[in-house]
Amino acid sequence: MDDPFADPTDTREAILGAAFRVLRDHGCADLTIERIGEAFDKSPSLVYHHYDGKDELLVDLLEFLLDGFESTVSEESFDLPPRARLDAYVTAMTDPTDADGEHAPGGRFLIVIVQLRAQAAVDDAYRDHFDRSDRVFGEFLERSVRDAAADRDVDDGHDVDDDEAHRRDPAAVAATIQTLATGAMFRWATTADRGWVDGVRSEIDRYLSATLPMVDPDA
Amino acid sequence: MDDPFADPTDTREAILGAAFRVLRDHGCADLTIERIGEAFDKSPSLVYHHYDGKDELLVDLLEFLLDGFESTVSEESFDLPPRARLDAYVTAMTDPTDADGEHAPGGRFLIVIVQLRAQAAVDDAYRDHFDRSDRVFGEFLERSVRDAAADRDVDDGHDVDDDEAHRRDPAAVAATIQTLATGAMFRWATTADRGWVDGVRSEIDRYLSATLPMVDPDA
DNA sequence: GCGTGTTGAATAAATGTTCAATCAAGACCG
DNA sequence: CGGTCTTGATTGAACATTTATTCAACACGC
Repeated sequence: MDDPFADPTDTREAILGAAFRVLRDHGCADLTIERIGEAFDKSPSLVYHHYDGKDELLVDLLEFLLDGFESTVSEESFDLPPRARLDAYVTAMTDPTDADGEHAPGGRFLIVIVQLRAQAAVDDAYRDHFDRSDRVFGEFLERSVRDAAADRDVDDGHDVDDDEAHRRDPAAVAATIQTLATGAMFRWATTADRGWVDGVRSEIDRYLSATLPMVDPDA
Repeated sequence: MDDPFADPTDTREAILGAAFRVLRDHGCADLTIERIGEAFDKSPSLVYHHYDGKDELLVDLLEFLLDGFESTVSEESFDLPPRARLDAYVTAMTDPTDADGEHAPGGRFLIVIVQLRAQAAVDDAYRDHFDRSDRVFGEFLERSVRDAAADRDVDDGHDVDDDEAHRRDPAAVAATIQTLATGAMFRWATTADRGWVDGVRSEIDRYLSATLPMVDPDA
């Protein structure tokens, strides 16, 4: 979904959609109430009928987007095998254009997330949301890593390497994937070069294949 | 380097330093000429004596910071062995606090980079700079990966695994490290949680140790 | 005095915000 | 059914504040 607000149910949602498009096309510096008005062809004053001010609006937009993103990734991935869940997460963050058509987060969607997340560097209200969001995805990924490791156990029919020195912490592996994906999103949104995408994706693939068998699901 | 503008040599640099601090403490939304004036205790009008306007100022700041960052990383790393160069790069982007001991939170420097880089998502002038910057670091990392692989060759006294299927593309490995480090920087600047840092660092370490021997330096 | 750095005041435009008035649709009542 | 009342959406004008920008004047070392 290049635009998660294609058919707003609500005026409130229409306003959020307008703010989204302005942020996507012009960035936070040019985000004005007037431009939001233009963007959905209504008067700027209407915004104040639904929101107390710009701040409240933006925080609401942030909540809306993160909630949507969280439920998209976790629900859509619910019936996938764990290793495929990891791949799906990486795909969603790495090359959002060719994700499965309809409801996948379009690339420009990530631009808005990046804009808002950059604000989190200097604004506590924003940072809280991304702290929560990162925690949610981190737990999702850690669970997937454990499950994938457990699957591998069963497949191979033997236990993981019991050599203490080779054991991998599932939380560390999950955090690595999450950091990699966050970096991919950031690079994707902020540079024109796409030459690195394929290489990184295949390295992630090899990393997971090499690492998951060494993860202790019960660590 | 909490503040790369500790002792400005000329007024122009003092202005850049002021812009830097405003960006670091308030973000791009509140970046006004007046606030820049406050930040170095001079009149806002003075800015116009040195710059044509806000845009030119910010682009100049961006150039200054990226040039400085590039020369810092590459010069400081010049006499290190290649594997240590990789580690130094990762450290600089991952946990800037303990970079060179002296000053506590050097990390806030990265906040400014993140602010400016987020702008690159919607502004071509900014994007060009980060494209170049990513290219510079990418080449630096790729060279280091090749050199590290070559070192390993000599150490072990035998050639890399000749099995085509196991060969790793040095460019892909470098891009992975770069993406990981960029993600670490972004997460570091935009969330309060630091729980992931140690795990990611040790995973990077293991990844490099496992992967570098499989890189073909002449690929 | 002259050029460079610096300032404060002045201006025009942009922006956030308020508000009284209009409009459409539905609820309530005769 | 016809009229009115209510409610919420919507608007345009008005206002105060902020912001970018200009400019004439001032300071001060050479």
